[in-house]
Amino acid sequence: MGLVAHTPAMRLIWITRFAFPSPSGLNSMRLSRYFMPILRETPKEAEIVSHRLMLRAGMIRQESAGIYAWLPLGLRVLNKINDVIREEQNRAGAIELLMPTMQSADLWRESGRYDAYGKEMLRIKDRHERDMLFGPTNEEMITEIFRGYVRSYKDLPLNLYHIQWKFRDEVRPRFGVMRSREFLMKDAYSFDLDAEGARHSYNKMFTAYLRTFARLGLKAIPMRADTGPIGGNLSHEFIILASTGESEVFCHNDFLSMDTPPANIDFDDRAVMQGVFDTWTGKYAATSEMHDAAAFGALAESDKVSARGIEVGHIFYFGTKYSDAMKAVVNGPDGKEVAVQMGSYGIGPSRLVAALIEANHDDNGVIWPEAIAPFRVGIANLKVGDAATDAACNDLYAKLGKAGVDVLYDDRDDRPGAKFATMDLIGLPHQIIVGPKSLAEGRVEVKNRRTGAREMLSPDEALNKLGA
RNA sequence: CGGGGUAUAGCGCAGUCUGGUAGCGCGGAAGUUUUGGGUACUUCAGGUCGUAGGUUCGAAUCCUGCUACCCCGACCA
Repeated sequence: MGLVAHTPAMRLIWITRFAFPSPSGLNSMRLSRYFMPILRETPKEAEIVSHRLMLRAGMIRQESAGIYAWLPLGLRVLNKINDVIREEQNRAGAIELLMPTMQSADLWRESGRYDAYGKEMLRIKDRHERDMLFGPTNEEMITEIFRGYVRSYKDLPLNLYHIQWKFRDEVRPRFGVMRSREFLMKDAYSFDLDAEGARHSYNKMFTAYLRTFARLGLKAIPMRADTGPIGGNLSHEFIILASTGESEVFCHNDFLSMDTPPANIDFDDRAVMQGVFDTWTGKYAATSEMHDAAAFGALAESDKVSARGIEVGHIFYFGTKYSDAMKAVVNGPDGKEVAVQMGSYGIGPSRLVAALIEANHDDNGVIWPEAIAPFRVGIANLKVGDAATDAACNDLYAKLGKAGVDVLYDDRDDRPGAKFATMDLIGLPHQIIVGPKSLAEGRVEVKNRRTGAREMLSPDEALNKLGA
């Protein structure tokens, strides 16, 4: 592709893009022009509520077992989750890059995991009969990148992450994107000179994870975990409590009321980070694999929480497991080569979409937390074609959009009941209901999806209330 | 990977036992009606019945192989 002259039109595109307040460039939409294939009936294969609602709301479409297309509404949520994750990763000092999905088998032969990983790894041959694979994780590749450039301890600490599709050929994918074969993962990898530094890196990610899940409106509890095929000796899973969770968890009641570390916490202060870690690991919390019935039994009855949970994040400190095998070494201050200390830190954004629905729904549909709603506001025009309601809705739509509020305007020529049902199903936090009767009295109805609270306001008051 | 099941219109299903050339509800299109919680009616469009082969005058239906998908269990972000 050759060079392209910068026309005035192109400049406008850039200005517009940077002018948008949302990092993903999301914006408003008219439902009549959108692609949101909602289903009135529940598809039979969907067993759990999040899967049912994602299919009904037109967020995903299954293409193969455990492989999903993300339709526009679902993609918006996924992108908003990614935005929150990015902000918190960046805040904690991690740096984003992007590695490919396809990897060479040779890399995995170096670490010894090509044979060890088993049938979950999708193995492919290219046209030259070279062994390739679709990455189930990226420890090998990031280590290869690291060793290609970093030679000195002065370049440490370093934490690199990406948000990329993974493939794990699960024996039995199920529950929609909760356990799919292809899934999106944010995976970060830390490199440090020594164990103390690595411990600090671990604590920083630990803190970033607490903040990330809290911002998504989730109460995530860190629990000591098995390290599995990643290896290592220190590992925590972040579990949110949900009745449809796949694993059984046990924890102290205090976790439900602990304060999330603030945004301005000093990530560079080792003592502060260790303090966060100590606070959040000081009480009993374990999944069933790591459960110590005696220790749990020693708690007061009122402190015991026994529930089901969904794993939404998993962090590992594994020392020199990969740096030894793959010779990722730096020169230390003493001039001697040492293998770097590593950790890896994963969050599954695609699973989080489902987990968020599990934690936020009612009989009528999804109830999105503000931070990740596909649109923050929905406008329902109850009588399309009526001059007054059309004008009022157009005005609300334009002004909210201008103020940077993501709006979905239901301008379809449809029954009011259908619009109410649609709005509730897709779960936008705020609904502005514009009907001819109340509009004749200068009022629109503003409904809060979560509380169900309804207010009759003037259009200006409604705009003001919703941040425009 | 063990066990069980399903495959017929975009979705949910009937028809298969007993072979005769495919039907219902929802959804879609056109229209009338209705207008604050999925309105009612009329008309229309849409299916080589998962796939390959076999039996038969004739196969969605009977037989054989294959594939895909789902569910239960053991494993995982």
